[in-house]
Amino acid sequence: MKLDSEHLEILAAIVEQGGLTEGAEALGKSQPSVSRSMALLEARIGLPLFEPGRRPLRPTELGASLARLGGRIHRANKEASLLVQRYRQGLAGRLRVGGSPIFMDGVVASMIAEFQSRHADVQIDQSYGYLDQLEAGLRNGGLDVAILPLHPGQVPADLDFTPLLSGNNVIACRAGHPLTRTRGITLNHIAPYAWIAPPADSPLYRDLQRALKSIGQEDFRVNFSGGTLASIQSVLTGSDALTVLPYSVVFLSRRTIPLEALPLKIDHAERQLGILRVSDRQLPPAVRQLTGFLLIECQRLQARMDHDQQITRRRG
Amino acid sequence: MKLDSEHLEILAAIVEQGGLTEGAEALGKSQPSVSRSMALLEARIGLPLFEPGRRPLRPTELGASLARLGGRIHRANKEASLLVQRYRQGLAGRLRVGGSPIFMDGVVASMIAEFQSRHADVQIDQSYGYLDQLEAGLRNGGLDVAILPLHPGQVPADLDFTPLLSGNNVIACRAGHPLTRTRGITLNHIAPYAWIAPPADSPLYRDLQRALKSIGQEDFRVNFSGGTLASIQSVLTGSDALTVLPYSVVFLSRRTIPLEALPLKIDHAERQLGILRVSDRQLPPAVRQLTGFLLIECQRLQARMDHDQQITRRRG
DNA sequence: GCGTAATATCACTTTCCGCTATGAAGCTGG
DNA sequence: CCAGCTTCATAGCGGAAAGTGATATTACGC
Repeated sequence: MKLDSEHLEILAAIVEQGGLTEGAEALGKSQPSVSRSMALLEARIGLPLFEPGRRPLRPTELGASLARLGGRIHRANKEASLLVQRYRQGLAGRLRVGGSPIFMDGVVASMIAEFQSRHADVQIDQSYGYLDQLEAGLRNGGLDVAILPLHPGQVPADLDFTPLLSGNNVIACRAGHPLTRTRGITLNHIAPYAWIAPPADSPLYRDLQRALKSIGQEDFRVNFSGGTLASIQSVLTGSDALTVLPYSVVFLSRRTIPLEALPLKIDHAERQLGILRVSDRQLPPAVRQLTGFLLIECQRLQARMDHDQQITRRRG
Repeated sequence: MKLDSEHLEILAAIVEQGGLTEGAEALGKSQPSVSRSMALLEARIGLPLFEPGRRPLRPTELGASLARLGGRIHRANKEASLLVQRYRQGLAGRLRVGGSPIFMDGVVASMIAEFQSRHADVQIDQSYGYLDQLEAGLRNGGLDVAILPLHPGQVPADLDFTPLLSGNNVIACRAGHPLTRTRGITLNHIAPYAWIAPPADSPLYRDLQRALKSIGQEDFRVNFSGGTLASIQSVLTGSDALTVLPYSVVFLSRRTIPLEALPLKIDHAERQLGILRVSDRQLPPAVRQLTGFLLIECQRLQARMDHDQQITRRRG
């Protein structure tokens, strides 16, 4: 025999409110409705839930016990409603973000931290990877969104790409590096310095090759490679080595780490840093919240960078 | 917004069983039924519960969370069903028994102990009182049943009385009391001994007066009064005092306490020890179980007492 | 691609929930 | 002890939704 959970919830309300009429009011229903519900429940279990012939309706022992269980059901149900509400508003849930390591560490991580401070119940699972892995993750449902630099032509048909920031790379070095005091930097100035290389399978590594080729330096010396952004930053600030990084990463790093970008134009693919997601899948609200948040933050960041570059240009 | 608890339970079953069809089977419903229930639930919360376009139906994060709550609801509901079942069989519940002190302590308590060892989940609230209080308790719902000695003519119209034992009283003394070795006891033999009196408002006290009057002893010396059965037993065994007790109480006490009944016929009201209850109120199953149990136990006790008395008579 | 198994949809009946109106039954104060 | 009030039960009715079998659709494995 299966009891109707709704009936038990109504019973709980009646017992708690101390009367059928009050219970009905608390539930937002009419008195006859709850009366009949209780009659049905009593008929099903075949035992009285209330002492017969008593005006301030008093539950029997069984009625009281069932009311307690009804209360438990009610609380669970209410919690479910709340969960849905919070989930709707993007205040709860789990979301899985994948992205290219440097950009995630250098730009996105701090934004995610800010996002999480406002959405405490959102659990974020972050992972690293490049285009192929991220694409696969998106397709098999392992990822909700991916954040990476991408050329508009590279976007697969079934995926959607929302640009966040221009993806131009710069040659970065420690603040106070001899080259920062050099006017009109050329290949000859750069040649003596060793390079820090991003992971060999990363687009950034290819960018590095490309960039150096574009300024005429075909072969170059790598004295550190394979590290994450944190390692690269450490090596960079502790030596006179150079590396290639997205300008946005250098820009944000400067808040805490003494880095600078060399005013040397390098050729780079017309990529943009942005968010990749499956086109037709509707994203959970928490994910939409995050992407919206990142969009705004990146717009502000872009504005600050543009502003900064104007000043630099004027100065330089 | 209020979610349907039933829907959440269905969701839990589907997630647990790993499929809509299996879930439906586990719930004993048809597949289209649960399919539509889930469609309704999804429509109400406006968010997907399952990853779209996946064959081994996989819940979304929200779906999984709601399924957990659905499981909680299901467990509470199942517990309610079980409670009703046990309650039906008299294996659960609370019952309130009131009774006259001596009889409750001397006869009923041990039977209740036996009953409770078989019905562990039945909570028994015992209280003491005489006819007036017990009647009131029965009428205002504070008591389920009362156990007391009653004359058939005393039974109120709206109450029902089920006899358990003959209520004849005897004069009791310690085993080894001088009078137990006396043949053909008369008033003269008894006269020197002091009496232990039951509480002054108890029927037993009136019985004592009546009994002594019946054997010709109008005035008597009381050297202990007001105690419960346990006290009376202590005083009785530690002195040569006499008292009046129901024979059944003496009979059962003898198992552990050296008491004897004097073979002296005393006049006593034609009362019977029995169970009093409200006629038209249907009793909770646990109460019916207890009364049935007491009935059987008392029949056995009565048989043993009758047997014993025959032997005593033959011997005496 | 095709077959298979799982899920969604359809058409229809039954159950039950919601309401208003109204009747019956306790409790209360004179 | 009766009148009046409050509280609960019942009746009748419309609509939402759950139940069913039959059937279309879709994803997955080969």
